[in-house]
Amino acid sequence: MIDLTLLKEKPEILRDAIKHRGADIDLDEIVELDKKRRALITELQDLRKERNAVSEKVGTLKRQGKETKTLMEKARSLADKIKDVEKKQKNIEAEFKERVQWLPNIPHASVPVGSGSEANQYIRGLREPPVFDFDVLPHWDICEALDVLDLKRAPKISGSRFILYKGLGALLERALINFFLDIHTKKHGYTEISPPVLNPESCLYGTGQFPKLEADMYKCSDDLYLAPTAEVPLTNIHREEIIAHKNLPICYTAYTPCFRREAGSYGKEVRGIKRVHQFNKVELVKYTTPEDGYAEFEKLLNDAEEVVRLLEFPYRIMLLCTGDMTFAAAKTYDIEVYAAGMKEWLEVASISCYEQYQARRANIRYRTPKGNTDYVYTMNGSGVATPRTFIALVENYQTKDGRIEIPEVLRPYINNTEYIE
RNA sequence: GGAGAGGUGGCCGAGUGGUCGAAGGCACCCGCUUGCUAAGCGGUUUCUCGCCGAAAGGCGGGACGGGAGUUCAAAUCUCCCCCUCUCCGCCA
Repeated sequence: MIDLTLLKEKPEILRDAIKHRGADIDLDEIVELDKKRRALITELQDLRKERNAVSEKVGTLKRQGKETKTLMEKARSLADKIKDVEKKQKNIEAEFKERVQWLPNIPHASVPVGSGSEANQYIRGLREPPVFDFDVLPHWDICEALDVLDLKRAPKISGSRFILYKGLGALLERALINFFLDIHTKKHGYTEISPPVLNPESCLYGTGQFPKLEADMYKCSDDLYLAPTAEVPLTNIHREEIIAHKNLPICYTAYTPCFRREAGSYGKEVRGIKRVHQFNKVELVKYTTPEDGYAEFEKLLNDAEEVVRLLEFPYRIMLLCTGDMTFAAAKTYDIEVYAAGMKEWLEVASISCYEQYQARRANIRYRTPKGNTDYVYTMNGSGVATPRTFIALVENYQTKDGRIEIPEVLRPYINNTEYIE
């Protein structure tokens, strides 16, 4: 949710944001609705004030045993009028809310303006993919040969685009997850959470998946949705709260499965496990003050980057342009790892700062040192997701003779295995 | 899933349909006082929305789990929903 006073005071800021993101939104209509709604609120308040005065008088007179009939009639007609205006106001308010929830966040000043990935900005890391001195294979070939993925039987259980890790493959995935969690909890100081991943619409609205991405969610009975990312439960932990200043920043990490329909993404990228409906991810979420927001955001990026660095993956960090960010984000970095076999850069982590956008939607505030309340900054990043780190590991650590070497840092998590062969 | 009890301010806890944003206590902060492993006295302290204002602030509306209703008037009465606790049932 954007700051609604902007509609009244600085609509041009919103107009630019909408344009730069390529959103199709008629801001003038929303500004008009806002005016109408404010006028109705003012009218309502005046009416209520009058009604209260009359009611109070009725009370006084009744206690004195005096006649109140005329006044009560007046009060009743006021009450009727109030109900009338209330109804109008509620309708306008609902329409306003519906429209305003589609307004995207305002991009941070450092974000390049552009419409597609070609406008994204290289920040650091490898500029050119690494070169191998033998013919590298894509992960599906290696993993089937080594019997660590069963790509044929997974669809039998759940349909296409589901993963079945097997044997050392399953253990390798578990090793990655444990490795990530250990780094973030022990080295970076995050508190580990194991949250429920069935969440109601209100949570998804809070983090900004709703209403725009509704079609990408798996909906269960009881109006619960399978979380597409642990960002949803983690960010909603402090919903409707006022957090003490001394408790900030709050840093959470969680390993959870993630569920995404991603309808319509079939076609080109079906091979292997790059794009699937269910995957595992270690997520990082922070709540901070606005002052510390961007410093904490850079630290968050470093925390995510640390795991791909420790795994010695070929990677680069990109700053997404205005048109490439999700609509709730003010600034987003992607960490991309090169997959030697697929010969492409894979997005293994997306690190986003939402500023106060999610906090307004989920009503997450903190007490300022002066004693006021203000919205916190929320931000999150993958830390990181497994199918793609699994791909990166397999494809970059494959050997000429068809084995997979296990990186040093991971060996303690996988019975000190040196090679999958 | 069945039966019962309950949800009030940062916490505990009162509250007869009108003078209750809410007694009392705790906590907190600010004064004062005494001096001593601390106490006493006084005062302050909810959130939100609208309007005016450059701001400081001012004026007003609303909020006692959430929503609907009855009434001139609802924390207080009625209905629906959610959550918590106790007992029973079921169960990895």
